[in-house]
Order: sequence, then C-alpha cells, then structure tokens
Amino acid sequence: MNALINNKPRTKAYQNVLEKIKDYIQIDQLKPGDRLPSEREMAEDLKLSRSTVREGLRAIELLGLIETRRGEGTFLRPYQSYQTLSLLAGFIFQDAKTKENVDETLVMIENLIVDLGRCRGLSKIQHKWSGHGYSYWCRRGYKATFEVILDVMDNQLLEKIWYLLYAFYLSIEDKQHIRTVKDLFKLFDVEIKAEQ
Amino acid sequence: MNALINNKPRTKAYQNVLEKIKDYIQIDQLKPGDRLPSEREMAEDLKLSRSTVREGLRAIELLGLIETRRGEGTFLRPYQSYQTLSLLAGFIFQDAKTKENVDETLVMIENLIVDLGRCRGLSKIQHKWSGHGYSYWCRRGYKATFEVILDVMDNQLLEKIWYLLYAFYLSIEDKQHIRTVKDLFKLFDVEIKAEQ
DNA sequence: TTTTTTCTACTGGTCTGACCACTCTAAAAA
DNA sequence: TTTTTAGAGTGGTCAGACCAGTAGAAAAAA
Repeated sequence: MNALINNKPRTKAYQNVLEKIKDYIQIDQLKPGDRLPSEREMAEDLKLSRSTVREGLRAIELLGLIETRRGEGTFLRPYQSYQTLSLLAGFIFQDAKTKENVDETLVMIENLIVDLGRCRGLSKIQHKWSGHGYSYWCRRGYKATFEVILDVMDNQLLEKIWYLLYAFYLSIEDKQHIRTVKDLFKLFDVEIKAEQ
Repeated sequence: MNALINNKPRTKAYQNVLEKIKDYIQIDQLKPGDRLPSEREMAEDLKLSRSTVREGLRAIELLGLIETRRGEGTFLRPYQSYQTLSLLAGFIFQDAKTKENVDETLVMIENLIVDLGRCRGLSKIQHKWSGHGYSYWCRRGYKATFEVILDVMDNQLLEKIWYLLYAFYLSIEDKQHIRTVKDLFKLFDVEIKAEQ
C-alpha cells in the first residue's frame, strides 16, 4: 500500500511518456508539424517497452496534441481538430448534459464575446460582414460568421471556450444553433439585404 | 490511400474501445464508481487484443473518465480530479498562454457566475457565508468560498468551465487569484468582521 | 542522361503470450 | 470463531512477431 503510505498514487509508466514528450518539445524547440522521435526510439530512451510507450502516445493523441501516421511517424499536431474538441467536450461536460444548461451557457459566453468584439472592433466586424453581404454569410453559416467576431475580439482563451462549448452543443443537439446569422447582423447593426 | 479516396481518416482499432465504453455506460446505466468490464472481457467482446484495448483505456483514463486499479478493475471516475482538469486545460488552452487573456477571461466568467448566483440565490449565499463568518472562509480559501456560488448557480456547464479555467490559471500563475475572499464578500454585501 | 522500377529501411498498427503485482473471497487450518 | 492460505480474478509491463504503410536510395530501363 505504498500509495496509501505516501498518500500519492504510484505513477504509471505510460505517464512518463507524457513527461518525456514535453521534454522533447521544450529541448528540441519542436513546433506544430514537427516529427517526434519514433516509438522505438522513445522506448529506448525511456527504457520502456514499445507497447507502454504506445499507451502514452494514444492518450495524448486522443487529446489532440499529436497525430501518428503509419509509415511516417508521430507529429505534433498543427491544430486541434474539430473532432478532438468535440470528443474532449463530451468527456469534460459529460455529466452536465441538460439542454437548458447548454443553451443558457452558450448564449452567455456568446454575449461576452459579442460585447468584447463590439468594444474592440465594431467597425471592423461591420465592414467584414457588409463587404460580402448577408446572403454570402448565410451560405457560409453561423460558425463562420461568428468567427469574424472571434478574430477581432483578441482573446484566445474565450475563443477556445466557445469552440469547446459549440462543439459540445452540436454533438447533443440535432438542430441548428438557437441563434442565426440574422441575429448576429442585428446585434451589430449590419444591413440585412438580399443579394444583388 | 483509402483515407484520401474517402476523404476520411481510417479508424484506429483503439478508437472502437471508446465507442464501446460509451455503449457500456449507456446500456448498463453505469454510474460514477461503477466497474466496467475487465480488459480481457472487453478484448473478447470487441475481438481485439488486450493491448489494443489498453490503448483505448489509457486514452480516456488520461481524460479522467475512468480510473484503473491493479487487482481491482476499471471504474467510472466519481469525479474529475483536479489533476485531470489541469492537464486537460493545459492541452486545450495550450497555444493561448497569455497571462492577460487568462486574467481577463477568468474574471469575465466569474462575473457571469456571480451574476447568475445573485439572481438565483443571493440570500442563500449570504446566509452560508455569514453562518461561519469571514475568517472561516478566509481559511477555507478562495476556491471553497467561490464554490458556494457555484452550488447555488445551478449551471453545471458554467461550473465545469470555471474549474477548467481556474485549474489552467493556477497552473501558469505562481500567485494567488487576483480576486480574494474579501472581494467576494463585498460583491454579495456580506459582512466582513473579525472572528469572535 | 533521364525516368521508372525495385528494394531497403524506416515508420506505425495490431497481436500473442508471458509474467508480475495487486485485490478479493472462499476454503482450510488453527 | 478467528486467522491464514490458496486460488481466481484484476491491472501493469514486457518481448517479440508480423503486417501495412511511406520515403528515399539504388538499380534498371528507356
């Protein structure tokens, strides 16, 4: 009962893989798109079996930090895929699946973003939406339209939170967003007119 | 190049484990603390090797959905540990590590929670804080004090978001929260008086 | 000389089977 | 009745095999 004695759970070997990868990134100054050492090389470095190394790699692959390609190698992910965020959101919010909560929270977060976007670049947003016109943005969809605000708002954390929440919302709702492109245009006083 | 032809990445076997676990939870109505089928049983069910099953399990263990205990089994996690949230937050917000963003975002989210808490249970919060007094809550710390609002606010999603963000905040800041227990008491007009 | 084909060495993906360390419970022994 | 032992289960880690893919060098063909 070593864990109980030390009041600290014993580290599983695969968790060392996560630490080691952090080291690789830091020491080798790895950037998204760069290749990590192969599974066999890591196994040798860490003095672990290849299957234990794979366990660690699978864990962070699921988190979206890396991607593995057969025959090529293991790479730092250049971006977090939508699928990854959706999966993460599903697990993070797993016992909070009430539609009322989701609707309420998404609207609240979006209102924060809208307010911040207004403060920091109202005219920029208006310009971008007016430039192509209402019909264009309708075709592009709510997400793409909202992303204009995200770009201007200049707060990556709020942006991430919105993506997480939005992915979760779509994964449990079979319908479109409660808000529409039209609502966004109204919020920013951008003209809604038919395509010429 | 099946993936390119179908424009869809091939599913890796370990990902089937994740789907199967979702099935187990849903079909067996599993609750936190319940035991999942053993690795060997899952391997048999899915017609996969035990090591492939383990890869899937490691992935979601890291996410905090399950925990495995040698000699006992694999269990649905009763709660998301702080360490898990911190790790997840670190990955989710990984390229958004600017201190300005963190401060700003945390305060904005907290303001939402505060407002909602006020709406839904101002007197309840005031009562809970007054009951033990300011010194007690100072000793308990900011987090515990804030959790009183979270309990009353009745929005699990916002609660989860706050935990994620707070964990992330603490993982990059070496200091205490920009806000204090005193600030919270002031926000809710609760008396700040010395211990009797 | 250039282009095409082949071969080799690397990569990840999945598997089999072994053995160890732990827990729990039933059965046997005290 | 209580304690100890044994067995059957669990997860943790490993070695090694083999397959499926990719990349690039070398050889062969044009």
